[in-house]
Amino acid sequence: MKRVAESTIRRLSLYLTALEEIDARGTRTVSSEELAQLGGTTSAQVRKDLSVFGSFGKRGLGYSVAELTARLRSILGLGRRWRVCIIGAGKVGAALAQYPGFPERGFDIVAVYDADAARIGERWGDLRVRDIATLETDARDLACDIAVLAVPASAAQRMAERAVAAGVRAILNFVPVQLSVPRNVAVRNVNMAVELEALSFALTNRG
Amino acid sequence: MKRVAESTIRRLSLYLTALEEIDARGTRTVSSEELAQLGGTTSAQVRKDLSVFGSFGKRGLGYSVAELTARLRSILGLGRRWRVCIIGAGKVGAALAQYPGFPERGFDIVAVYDADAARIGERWGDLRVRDIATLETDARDLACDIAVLAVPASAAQRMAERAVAAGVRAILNFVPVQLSVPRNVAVRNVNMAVELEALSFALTNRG
DNA sequence: ATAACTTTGTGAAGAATTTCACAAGCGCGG
DNA sequence: CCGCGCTTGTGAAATTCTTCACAAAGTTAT
Repeated sequence: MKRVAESTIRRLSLYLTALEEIDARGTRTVSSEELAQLGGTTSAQVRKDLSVFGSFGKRGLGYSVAELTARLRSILGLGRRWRVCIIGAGKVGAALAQYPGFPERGFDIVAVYDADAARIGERWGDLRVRDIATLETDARDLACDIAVLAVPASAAQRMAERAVAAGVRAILNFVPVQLSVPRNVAVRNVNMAVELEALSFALTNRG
Repeated sequence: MKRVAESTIRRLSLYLTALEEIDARGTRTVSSEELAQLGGTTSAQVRKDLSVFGSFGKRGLGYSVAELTARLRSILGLGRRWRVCIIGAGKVGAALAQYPGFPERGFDIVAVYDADAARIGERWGDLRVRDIATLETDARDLACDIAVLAVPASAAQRMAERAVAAGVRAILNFVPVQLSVPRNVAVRNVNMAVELEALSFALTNRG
């Protein structure tokens, strides 16, 4: 399959959320135009995005909500549950560990790690904060697919490397540091400073 | 000034973070190549991004760390502090309210609102959770520039409209809903589902 | 002062993404 | 079964974004 643009994937995810919303109101069928409205884009863009993966609609009618939902879930790899570990049990790690959005969307948090002796052993719901020293040892049992990185900037690169060594193949990075990882490891950065500063720019140069 | 690409702004923010790092190690001068490495891009991209706003470097030498920092801060509108209110005092709102990254980067949280009587009045550090009913009344005194939206999906559009009515000109939206706001209001979406699903896609189609 | 290096700033080329626009397909009413 | 209205799927055009490549300008060593 030809390379799929990052932006296309992000939009597919938005369409999926929109479809759940549409399904909840009992609608059975949806047009690219409606999907575009809910996803914040244009109908041509919706059709183009979907066309990368095949042709799922009926001309004159639109898309079957149930079928398109199933197709998108399959494309995005959501037909299974993913195993996630959180590295860093500070404020951000704690908020993420409790966030119901993870399990709701198929991402199960199976472990939380920290280096701080004061935090190791703490009970978080049905999780217990583990010693980061056991990361590699645990790896076989836990088989984490994804690591969420929420540690101090100075430790980020080192922890990313250890996570990769422990078998993780994707990293959701909350630390404002550019990680360097093998090409077969996927990284997504969530950087609050970037978002805030983009708003600051917008306010300064328009508002 | 000609329209500046969103992606350029996001990179400028990354360069700024990189510059702070460089400054902390006592380096006085930096080349586009070094900045590119720390920002996860190429030297040509760095130079192109900066050239949109002028020419700040010295050929043969690079950029003065101090001067480029000052220029970027000025471009991004960080020469002042911004007033932020959080709408929605749930888990996400709570985590954001405590996040030291906000004040560190010039964004002061001046109010937190909720609709739930059980939460109204709670003390959060030196903040008190306010009744959302007072949002518009408070507006004059508080003069919030930015609203952080962290409410249930069903309330998001309504709360965004009320925030705008209360004078907010930018919204950082954590709710997975496409907000519809006047064109002069800036919106940035942070959507965890999109990030997770992008990783899921990457794991499914490469890994 | 000159030569050898280094690094910027920027047009131009190239690549990627989005938008346009319309033929083709499908359902419905008569 | 025919015609009308609606909506998809998709080449082609337009636009936007990134990379290339190099002249110009500054630094350093001698």
